[in-house]
Amino acid sequence: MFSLSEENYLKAIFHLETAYKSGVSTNALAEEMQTKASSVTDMIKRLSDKDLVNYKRYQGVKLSEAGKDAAIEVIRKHRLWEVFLVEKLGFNWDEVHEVAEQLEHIKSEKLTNELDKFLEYPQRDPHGDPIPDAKGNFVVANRVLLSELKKGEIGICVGVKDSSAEFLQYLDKNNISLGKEIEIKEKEDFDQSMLINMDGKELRISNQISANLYIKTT
Amino acid sequence: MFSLSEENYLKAIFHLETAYKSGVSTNALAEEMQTKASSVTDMIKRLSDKDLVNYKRYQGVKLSEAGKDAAIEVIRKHRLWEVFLVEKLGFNWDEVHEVAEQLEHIKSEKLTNELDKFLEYPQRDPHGDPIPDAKGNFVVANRVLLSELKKGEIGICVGVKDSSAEFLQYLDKNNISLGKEIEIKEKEDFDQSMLINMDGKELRISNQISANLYIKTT
DNA sequence: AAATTAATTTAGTCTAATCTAAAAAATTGA
DNA sequence: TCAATTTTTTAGATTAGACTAAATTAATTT
Repeated sequence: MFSLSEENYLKAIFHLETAYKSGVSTNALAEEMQTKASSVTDMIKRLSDKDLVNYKRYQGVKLSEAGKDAAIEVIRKHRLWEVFLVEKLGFNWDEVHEVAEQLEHIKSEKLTNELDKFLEYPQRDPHGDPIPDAKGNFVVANRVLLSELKKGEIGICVGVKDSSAEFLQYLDKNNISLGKEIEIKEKEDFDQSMLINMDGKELRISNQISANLYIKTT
Repeated sequence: MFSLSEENYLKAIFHLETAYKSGVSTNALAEEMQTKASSVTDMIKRLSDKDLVNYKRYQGVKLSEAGKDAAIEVIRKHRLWEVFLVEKLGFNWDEVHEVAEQLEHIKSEKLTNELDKFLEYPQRDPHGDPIPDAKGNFVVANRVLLSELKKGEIGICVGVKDSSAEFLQYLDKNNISLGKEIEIKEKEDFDQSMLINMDGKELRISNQISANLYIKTT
């Protein structure tokens, strides 16, 4: 069994590995964990002793198979609890993160699997991220950032990259939610801002917004 | 906010206070917490510094008002989660304790209150213990131990004193559950064992059993 | 290739929570 | 009452996880 802190490091490494394929640097991990590089070095040693990561001094870390399994299990729990909070308890999608950060560490295989069943085996969490199944398998997202699309293209909003309360509240305020169809009417060369059409209405959004919205092109 | 360990001590003191009205001794607390008396002394000092308990050397501890509020909040969460596990996820009453011990420490007032609403404000947990409401109020149990009853008396099973898996499994095996009517047909002077009638069938139970079953006399 | 800068690790300290062993206070009983 | 016993507290050590400051290694520039 792993400590709360170990689980959080494993999760962070898992998330960073998609961006840093060749290994996650100490500094990147310190930034992600909101801590100091020296603390990261300490923890990496602990994780390495437990064979959860592969580590050579000055080389960055990668998850071992055991480490990846553990990280995916935590992520599975996090996302299932988010679904529970929204679907069953009426939380808004901007309120679930902190609570799910706590619930993801509850240790009970039966609880996780019964919760999964109770929620009818959801495929995605409220932010559009895929939920691993009991074996750790999950669908790989077939999606692009809205900022990648060109004028004239059309797609459906399927997820958010930034799931901070601030960003989600901006989306709520502008009636942008998962499932909405978006058409790019114009795209500004200078600052990448876009004029989009959604629900028959036009809306201008900055690159900071479009670079955090995942789209599935139709 | 309190640490996991502090919350567990507060809960233990709360439970022991019903038995030790004049103050909970260091040894009793050490026994309940499965730890050493010296560890208890350390923690009592910490809790005392935070004004959660009243403590004088060699005198035992009592919860302050703040300490009592904190303990009741933890107990409220524990019991609500037990109801959730049984009612919504199909756990048996002998499987919920360890998981609820973890869930009771999740910090989110909104979560607790929405869970309470989702469960339709249950009054009692699966073991028959009362659930405090959001203000910390709960019904005081109007019940006696089955072992207190005399030959010829009749009552309804409303709770268990021991909620260990072993005891609950014994009850399951003998079809004893909350709500069942029990009549005392005979009571042995020598060992306090009883012959009871339940569901029209007779069953002989030892004092160890009857001293852990709460009954409401009709 | 040497010098500078940036990234990473080491060394040593700190805190919460625990432990063992020993000391001190309180209680009991002859 | 005072010696023996029990209970409680103190003293000192340990562990996980974090920190600061200093040292070391790697990377980048000139």
